[in-house]
Amino acid sequence: MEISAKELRKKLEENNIRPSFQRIKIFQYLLNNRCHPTVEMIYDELHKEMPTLSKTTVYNTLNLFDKANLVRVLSFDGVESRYDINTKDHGHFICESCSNIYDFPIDINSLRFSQLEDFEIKEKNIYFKGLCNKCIN
Amino acid sequence: MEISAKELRKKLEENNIRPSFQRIKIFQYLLNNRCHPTVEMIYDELHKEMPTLSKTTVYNTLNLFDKANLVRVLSFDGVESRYDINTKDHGHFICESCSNIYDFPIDINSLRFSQLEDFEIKEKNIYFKGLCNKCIN
DNA sequence: TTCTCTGCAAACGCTTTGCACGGAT
DNA sequence: ATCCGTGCAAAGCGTTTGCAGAGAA
Repeated sequence: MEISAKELRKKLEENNIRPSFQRIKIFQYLLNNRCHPTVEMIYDELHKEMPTLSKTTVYNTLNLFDKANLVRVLSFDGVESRYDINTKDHGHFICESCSNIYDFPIDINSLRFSQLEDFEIKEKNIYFKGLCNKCIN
Repeated sequence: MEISAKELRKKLEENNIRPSFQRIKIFQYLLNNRCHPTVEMIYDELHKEMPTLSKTTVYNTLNLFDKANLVRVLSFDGVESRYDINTKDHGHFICESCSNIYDFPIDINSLRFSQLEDFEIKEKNIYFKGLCNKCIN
């Protein structure tokens, strides 16, 4: 399951991103922690093994990954952004109680909409809000 | 088309919101400007006729309306929030070039999804990104 | 050398908070 | 007299920017 540093390096280079030590580590973190982490979470965790790591670098790297479409940025409600490595079509469910974000499969092509005939749609985002099964009681 | 202050007052009271002068004005602005305005836009416009109005009051009022489900808060990408008085189910299209937000009709029940059987879904949000028909050239 | 990356500190922009005044009940 | 709404100023918080030093090409 663990992806080697060599492979990560290759993946980054395929996206025209120079594989620095920090970038590889952040990429690896995202692949191993598919919980839509915040910058804070990434920084806190990686800071333990890389004491000189700065938040600026985390921000820089994530913005770089975003531009290269390696991650998707999730921003709900104006709270801190969360980063999602899974680029396949899926919906997000945000629990209003525990703030967890759950992925769920969607059939994006089943959605019927209109009035966008002359528009170029690049990205379709779907998110639900409510209470997750743990918080529903 | 214009809604009288009397009716606005009534609508607010129905939602357990005391109809102060500022609240009525902001409510009226939202009803007359269905362009998903920002706090800045609301403040700038109303400030002209109410020089003592403060942004704090605009924020306070919009948060109040949000809690009462009179408006929906739209927050994409961490830029400033936008406020939508239209509470019917519809999608939002955000143009990456001109930043305009377009409403479009959706058939929310046509969307197929799974894995949320035990979840309580309170809100379904759909937004697309891309280029609008004016910016596509 | 030259160009890029990193990381500290400061700035930034939107939003919230603290608090005192004034109006309504 | 008490409660609530308003609005100024300040703080808060996530994020970006400026810049200098380190490192890679």
